[in-house]
Amino acid sequence: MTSNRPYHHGDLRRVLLAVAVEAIEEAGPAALSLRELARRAGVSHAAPAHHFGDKSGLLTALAVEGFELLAQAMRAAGDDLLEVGVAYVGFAVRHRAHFEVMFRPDLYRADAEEVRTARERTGALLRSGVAAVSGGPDGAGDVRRNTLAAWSIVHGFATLWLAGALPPDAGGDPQASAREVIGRLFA
Amino acid sequence: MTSNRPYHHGDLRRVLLAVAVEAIEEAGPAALSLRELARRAGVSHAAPAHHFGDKSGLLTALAVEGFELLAQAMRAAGDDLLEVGVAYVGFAVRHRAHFEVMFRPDLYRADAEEVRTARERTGALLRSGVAAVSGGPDGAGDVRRNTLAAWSIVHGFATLWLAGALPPDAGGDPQASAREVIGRLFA
DNA sequence: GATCCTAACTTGTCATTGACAAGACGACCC
DNA sequence: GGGTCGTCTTGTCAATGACAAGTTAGGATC
Repeated sequence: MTSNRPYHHGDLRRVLLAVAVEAIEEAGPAALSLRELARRAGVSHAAPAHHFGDKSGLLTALAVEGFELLAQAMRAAGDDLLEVGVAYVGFAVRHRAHFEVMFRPDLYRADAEEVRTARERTGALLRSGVAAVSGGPDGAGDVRRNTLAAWSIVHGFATLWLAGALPPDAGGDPQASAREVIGRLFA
Repeated sequence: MTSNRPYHHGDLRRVLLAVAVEAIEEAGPAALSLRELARRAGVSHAAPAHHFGDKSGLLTALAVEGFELLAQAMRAAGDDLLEVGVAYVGFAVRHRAHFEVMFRPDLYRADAEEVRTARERTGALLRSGVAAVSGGPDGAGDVRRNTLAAWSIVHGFATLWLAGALPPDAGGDPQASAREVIGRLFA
């Protein structure tokens, strides 16, 4: 057990995050165990602590990564607000581990500087998307309310889908269902 | 430490649930410890297991109670769908511990019979509320989509508020903000 | 190319926890 | 007043998170 694996893993931080995503997808963030991650990565039980300090440190890193991935997914969706919303749902479905951690601030250090900037960057993206379509008369107030409405409907759909709370007829293709539902907001 | 407390607590099950709500409100469901609950209730560390089997058993009971309380709150809101939505948000805010557990199926036995019936009862209430206002032409399809949209926006708002993800200007009175946002869906 | 320096990782340990087994207690019934 | 069963306790075990102290090697400096 001692031999051919090099002492310095070289990429352990990244591997641990990847393995954490796997584990969370299998059993949820509550069941996450640092020692289990170490086992999957093939390192000693204390190795994760070196890179992340403690469990919440690891989840903090995951949350930051999540907000960055989400911003990226939203940017890739283009200028159509409807498609940005669909991309939000798509992100939640494809990166459910990240998503579940991001909006569970009791699991990590939500007040950490890196988290706040990552989250703020993503939020600004959403607001500007809403502002682009809210050409109504009373600008600012409308944008605020419309942002809240758009974010709520998209986030709610994603959350309910992940929780398995939706009736089976919405389950097949979440992105298609989401498109219908979000469209309802613009009708 | 041995004396005046009676051996049979008499109401332990209910007390444990109440104490669990307190603990979850303080530190989130992830940090919940059965032994800590026992300490707060003034009983031995194994007493909770007798009533709930294990941790997920306790959370299952909490979830069932939560779905019942939610149904009750929605019924009390009357026939106006907007007010039902506001009541949904109000429930989430006032019973955040229940709410947070209810939609985290990895924490409890979501497939338990009691859970499924309680959840189904609540879902039916929502659907009938939506059906009452969806007087449109193609009945069933519209009701399905409108239910999903209404539930999503309300659930999303509640979830984001609980996660502390909303910008501060939405924080003051969540129910008032929710009313604005939900109104946006009917405009 | 020897030395040092520091980041990366390991071994060892402790308090806490969830789960289980076995036993003590007492309310209720006949 | 003797059983009986649900309620609660004591005792224990493996697993976990956190921390302390030691080990290894990559790379800079001379």
